[in-house]
Amino acid sequence: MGTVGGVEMHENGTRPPTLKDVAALAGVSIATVSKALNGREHVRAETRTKVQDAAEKLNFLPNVLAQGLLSGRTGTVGLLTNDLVGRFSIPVLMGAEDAFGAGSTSVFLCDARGDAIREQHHLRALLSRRVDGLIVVGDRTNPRVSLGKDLPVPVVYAYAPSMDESDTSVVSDNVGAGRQAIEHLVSCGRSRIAYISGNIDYAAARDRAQGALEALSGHSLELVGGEVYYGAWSEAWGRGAVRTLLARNPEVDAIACGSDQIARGALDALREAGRNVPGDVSVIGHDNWELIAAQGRPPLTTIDMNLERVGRKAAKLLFAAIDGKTSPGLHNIPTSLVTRESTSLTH
Amino acid sequence: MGTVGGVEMHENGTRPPTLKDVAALAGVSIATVSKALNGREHVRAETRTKVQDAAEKLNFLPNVLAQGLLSGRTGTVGLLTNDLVGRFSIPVLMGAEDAFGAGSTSVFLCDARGDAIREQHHLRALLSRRVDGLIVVGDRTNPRVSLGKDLPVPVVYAYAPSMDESDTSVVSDNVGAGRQAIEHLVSCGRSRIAYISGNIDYAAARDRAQGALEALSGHSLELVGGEVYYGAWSEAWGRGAVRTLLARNPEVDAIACGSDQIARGALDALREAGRNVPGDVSVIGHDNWELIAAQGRPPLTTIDMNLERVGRKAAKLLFAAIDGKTSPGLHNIPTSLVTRESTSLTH
DNA sequence: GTCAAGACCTAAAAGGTTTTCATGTCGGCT
DNA sequence: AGCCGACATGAAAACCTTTTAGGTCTTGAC
Repeated sequence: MGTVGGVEMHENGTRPPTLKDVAALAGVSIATVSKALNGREHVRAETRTKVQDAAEKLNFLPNVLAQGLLSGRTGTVGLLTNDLVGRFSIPVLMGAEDAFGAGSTSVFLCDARGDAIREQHHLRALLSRRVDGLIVVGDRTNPRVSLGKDLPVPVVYAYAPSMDESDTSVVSDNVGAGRQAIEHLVSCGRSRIAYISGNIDYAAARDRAQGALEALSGHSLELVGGEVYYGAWSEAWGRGAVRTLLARNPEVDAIACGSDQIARGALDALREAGRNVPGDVSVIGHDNWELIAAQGRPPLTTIDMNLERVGRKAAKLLFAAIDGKTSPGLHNIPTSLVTRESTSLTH
Repeated sequence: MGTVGGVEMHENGTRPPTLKDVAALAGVSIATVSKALNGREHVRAETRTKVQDAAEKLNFLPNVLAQGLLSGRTGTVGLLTNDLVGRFSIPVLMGAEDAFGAGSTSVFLCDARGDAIREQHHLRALLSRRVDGLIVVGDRTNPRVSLGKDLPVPVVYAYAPSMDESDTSVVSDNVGAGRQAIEHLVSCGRSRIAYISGNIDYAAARDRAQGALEALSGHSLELVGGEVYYGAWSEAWGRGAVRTLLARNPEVDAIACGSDQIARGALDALREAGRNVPGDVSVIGHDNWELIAAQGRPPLTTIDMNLERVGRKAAKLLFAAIDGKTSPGLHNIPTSLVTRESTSLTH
């Protein structure tokens, strides 16, 4: 480190050590170093030790680029997301990183921000870097347009499935989640159940509601209010919808909500209307957004989408595909009930 | 794609096209193809077109690994985070991706999850991949242990500064943020101001409180309640603290909170105590956590930490360092006031 | 018809690693 | 003593791109 005009220079002359440097220090050939460090046979134990010492002293790390050039595998995967700030792509990303992290795969992260042009740009960059495969994470559960069939590497779609059913997609089972919510409310002894959901443009809203309706009819029950209340993914909508609901259908004894945020609003409106939760009314949400659900008054029972599992599954499927074994189609990850105080067994 | 036992095989025999393939198709030498595609001179226009057509037809993309092997630059940067699910590393990461995205740099994402072993593991992996530089993102603003001086590439610490002051760090100006909050409350005509913060183990809590105290003494004011109320980063703590505060110091006319979550709890407790916000009491938070702040009742005035700017700045500093110009020390990013309804000019 | 000067193109080397094959050494056996 | 085989080591090719130096061909002028 030299200092130039108050600005420190980063040492640039020093290139990282190579096999050649290690070979020179150990007094053997390059080939021997390679074999010694990679645990190959036909190296005398004494020589191996000598080489390892030299490598250690030089802080040698093999150049994975050169390895990849030779082997055709880079040990690298592209993660193309569309909503990095969003709540949903992050856990998927975590799960994927998790599954890869164990091995020797590194992840390139790219955020297209919903812009098709940017997505193409990133796609080209990733292919130039010779990634072994791609995971595409959507920002909604709505099916998204496929990247196409003519890519030189396998692709797995996570959270948002591909519209092309012959692609490999991994998603949370939203229909099952809706069923699960209703089953839980019923098992708590509730029968006069209303459903408040979010923006109807979201497949997640429709799928969850569909599952709920299936479960209700399985118990020969009908929805209080006659239909699903679609609105927005906000607390304000949850509060407003509950006020309307209480005015029209005061007999309601349970409310299933399309998201934890909506449920949170519902909890507030119920409390302010003098209804006790879970005594008078049970409330259940969706997503298990820890921060919303756990801070509710009372804490909110909800359905966890197991997004990290989605990510892990996507990573595993991608690995398999890289090894030549693809499993096209839609892979559903089951959801989990997380019980907190907003529902309780009243039997 | 062939089908084997119900499992589709990914075409593996096909290696991506190389310069050689393009050269063969265009009927020229490899060198000519390289020059033609890279806009170098000494290529006839006609030849260039011929080559470009061939490259297009083969879907040729240059192998960046081979380029990097030659140039010593990989156009690759490592992003080592410690809290992927956390609220704070993501915007930093976004800003960095933003700054890089324009150029031709790709980002390797690694999450160490606060585990030093895992961090070392990822560090080795990144260095093996010959990244040109590293950004280290913390999960708290508390200073973190340095990666050390003997790395072959420059490092920039973001959000959490390095303990070693000769490292390059970029952080939000938390002290300034605390000042800014108080200045705003004062400019709203408030003078009986209380401060409720989070866990005192967090540097962010202490720094913000310090700034607040500085600003107060600048106006010859004292804190209502006599001291900063430290507690937890939760709504519940915000509610509890406000109840205590109202009991002991009913004259309070403004509450500054260490986070939006605490402020959210404060809002609820104030409303339930019959105090009007912002009529009787002004409330201000920290972080501009959109989802908490905007959904407050009323929506919450808060201080934005400009984390994306932190990320962008970190990326720019890293670029400069890669080019040999490092700027050691702590770089403070100013924060921004975001006014919503929970404070209002009462003059 | 010859020569010089350009213009265009190609051969070859470099970058770091792995792998194959050839070379070299040594002990043991006949 | 002479040979064989086992074993350790080294030289070189391959992966893909860029760059340098040199080679070929055209063109215009004499």
